[in-house]
Order: sequence, then C-alpha cells, then structure tokens
Amino acid sequence: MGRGKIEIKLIENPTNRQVTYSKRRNGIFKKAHELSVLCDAKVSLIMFSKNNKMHEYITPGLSTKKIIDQYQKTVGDIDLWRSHYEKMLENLKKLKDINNKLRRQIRHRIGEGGLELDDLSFQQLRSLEDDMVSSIAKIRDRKFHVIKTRTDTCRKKVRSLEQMNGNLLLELCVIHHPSFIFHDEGEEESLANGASTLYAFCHHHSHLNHHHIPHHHHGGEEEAFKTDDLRLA
Amino acid sequence: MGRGKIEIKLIENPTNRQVTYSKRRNGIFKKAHELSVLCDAKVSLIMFSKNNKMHEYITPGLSTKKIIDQYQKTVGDIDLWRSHYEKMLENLKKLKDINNKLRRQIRHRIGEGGLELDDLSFQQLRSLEDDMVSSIAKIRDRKFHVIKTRTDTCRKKVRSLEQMNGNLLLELCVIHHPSFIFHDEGEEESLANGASTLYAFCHHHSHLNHHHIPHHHHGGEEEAFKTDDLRLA
DNA sequence: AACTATTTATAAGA
DNA sequence: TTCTTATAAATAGTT
Repeated sequence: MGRGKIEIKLIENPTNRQVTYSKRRNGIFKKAHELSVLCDAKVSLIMFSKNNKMHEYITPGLSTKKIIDQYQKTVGDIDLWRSHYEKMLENLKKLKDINNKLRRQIRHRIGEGGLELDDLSFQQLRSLEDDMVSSIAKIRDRKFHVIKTRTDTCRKKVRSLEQMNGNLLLELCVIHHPSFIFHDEGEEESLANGASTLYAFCHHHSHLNHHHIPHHHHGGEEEAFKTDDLRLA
Repeated sequence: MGRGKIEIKLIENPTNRQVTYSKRRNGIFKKAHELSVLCDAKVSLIMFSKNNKMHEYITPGLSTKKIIDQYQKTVGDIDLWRSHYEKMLENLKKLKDINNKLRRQIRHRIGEGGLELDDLSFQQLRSLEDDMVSSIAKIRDRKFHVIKTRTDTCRKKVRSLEQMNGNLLLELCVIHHPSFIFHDEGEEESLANGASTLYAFCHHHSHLNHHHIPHHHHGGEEEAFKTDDLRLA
C-alpha cells in the first residue's frame, strides 16, 4: 500500500526506516485501539525501536500490569518472576515464624502474667527457673564487674588528685619557708615573683581544704588525721 | 476498508464481533511482524478476546519475559510490580531487624557469657536484674500453681478410690454376715457365689490400704492419721 | 472460508 | 517532521 510495493525485509536506510517506523507504529496503534473498541478485547502492545525508544498501547481502562498478570496466569510456569515472588513470600513466612517463637520465648522468660506459662509442664517450668537463676547470676556478675571497674577508676582518680594536691601544697610551703630548701637568694626571688598569684590561689583553696595544710596542725590534730583517712578510703 | 464504512464502536452482534476479531487480529499480527522485520523493532503484542482467549505476537528471537523486563526497566517506578516488590523487601528488612532485637533481648536475659552484657550500663543491668527477679517470681508462682493443682487432683482421686474401697468392703461384710441385712436365704446364696473372687480381691487390697479400713482402728490410730496427712500435703 | 467493493494504510515525493 | 497522493493492503458485508 503505497506508491510502490515493498519487500518485507530490514530497511537499510536509517532515515527511511525511522520514517516507516513512525508511520507504521501509528497505524498499528490505531488498529489496536479499533480492535479494543470493536471487539471489547484487551490489548497490550509494547514496542522498542532500534534505538530502544519505547512506545506502548494499552486498551483504555486497563494497566499493563493487569494484562501481564493475566498473561502470567495463562502462560503459567514459564516466567521468572513468579518464582522470585514466591521465594520472597516463603522467606517472609519463615521470618514471621521465627519472630513468633522468639517472642514466645521472651514471654516465657518474662513470666507474662502467667498466661504464657500455661502451656509449660512442671518439668519445663523447673528447667526454665534453673535457666533464669543462672542467667540472673551472670547478670549480677556483670553488674558487679561494672561497678567494681567504675569504683576502681574512681579511686585511681582520687589518688592521682591527692598526689597533685600534695605536690602543690609542698610547693607552696617551699615558697613561704624558702630557708628549708633554697640558700641562693636570686633563685628565691625569681620564684617568689612568679608565685604571687599562685599564693592567692592556694590561700583561697586553703579555706576549702584547710585540713590539708600542715601549719594548721596544733590542737585539732586528731580530727585532721581522721579526715585524711577518709579521703584515702 | 470494506464494502461499507463502519463506526468504531462495540459490535453488538456476537458472531459478527467474533469474525471481525479474527480478521483484524490476523491483520494486526501481520502488521506487527512487518514492523519487526522492516524496522528491526522489538514488539510484544498480547491480546485477550471478550471470552478471554489469549493470543500473542512476539518479535522472533525474543521472549515476552525479555520484553517485559525491558519494559520494567524503562517504565521503572510507575508500575505496580516494582512497588509490590519493594514493599516486600522493606517488610523483609523490618522483620529481620525485629528478629535481631528479639534475639538481643533474649541474649541479655540469658546472660550469654557476659559478651552480650558488655553494652549495657550499670543502670540497665540493675533494671534488667529487677525484671529477671520479678519474672522468676512469676515462674515460681506458676510452678507452685502447677504442682498444687496436680496434688489436688491426685488427692481427689485417692479420696474417691478410698470411698470405692470402703463400699466394696462393706458389701463383702454383708455377704459374710448376711444376718445383718438379708433374711431371704435364696438371695444370700446367689450373692455369695458371685462374690467369691471379689473377696480375694478385697482382701489383697486391704493390706495395701489397711489404714482406711474402719475396723482396724485400735492402737496404731495415730500413725494412720499421720500418713493420711502426708498424702494430703 | 472465499469473494470483492470499498475503505484504509502507507511509500515515495515534496 | 508533515502533507500529499498514487497505490498496496485490509477488511465489511455478502455468498
């Protein structure tokens, strides 16, 4: 149908081919639509051109998915999709089962108002109790370990702070009674200059921690020692 | 194209419609094939007639599955399959997550070699321990309930058996001392014949359950009561 | 299913 | 691309 008859074989000229593709595509779509309407048929027409441009016709009121579903049903086992889908469904079911079992186990272990325990025999209850007892022992061990580690760490910190404190105090003492250690006056003076602010700092702190300062040792010596002991505990 | 022009609307006459469907179907298949060959296009044409007979054309060398796969790829997000599939994947992932959480919870409750408890803080450990203690209490309650129910049932059985035993013995007594109740000699004889084996049975059982037999009450009454008490515990 | 008058599709050209 | 048009192809109604 055209100015001349053509052979049905690949059109070599790309332009020509493209033109023919467009024209015939429209033609076939029109025919597909006419078939849909005239005969109330379901038609799915999917095409890819040589350069992979896609075009499709679908009977109005339908979706490609619906047609393909019906196709699957009709053709049956051939396709790849169904098996995929069914494997997933199976997987889903298995996971749900496992989930339920786990939940049951937990409910048993929680005791859940006695409702969940109804289906356990006396022996099962006994062994569950044993399990729980040993589990609780493990949890207590772990708890003890955590608290022990924590207190150990804390104690170490306290020790190191005490050490620092002691060192600072010692330094202060040296500044106030340089004769105990230093005999070179030049060195003494340079130290005194640099330590003036340090003195203020330490004096301030001596109010808060007055029991650490050695020259307070006179009448209340007994009490000072006691406090010291507590600090080291 | 035909003897007369036709309107594109449903052909009401079923025979006519069927004929037209056949003719046009062939026409469209031919056109689809020509397009495939002339333009090297991939064509998938699937049709269902009004009575759900299926017909399909596929470009030679291709499969419907391949075309559909390419269709999926191209159309992508629009179609329903993909979303179905992705919903399933999501579901699967969620279930796996829940699963893992449940497992972790169980492992925590079991104590699992202290490895699983590492990531719990002291406070968490404390509340876990509390939980476990209350759970174990529930389990013990349930255990107690089970054993109590069982012993109660057992006790009831024993009572009913005792009753039967007593009744049987009473009957035997009547047979051996018919003067207490019966005065008709014919009746006595028929009963005695039938009860000779029954006597042996009862005698045997009276050894096992001698403390239930009323005429044994004399010196060892105290001990008999004790045994009874134990049975009822 | 075959025929055929007619409509429709389209190849080639513009 | 789109329009035109001569001609091939498809097909509605008939047999």
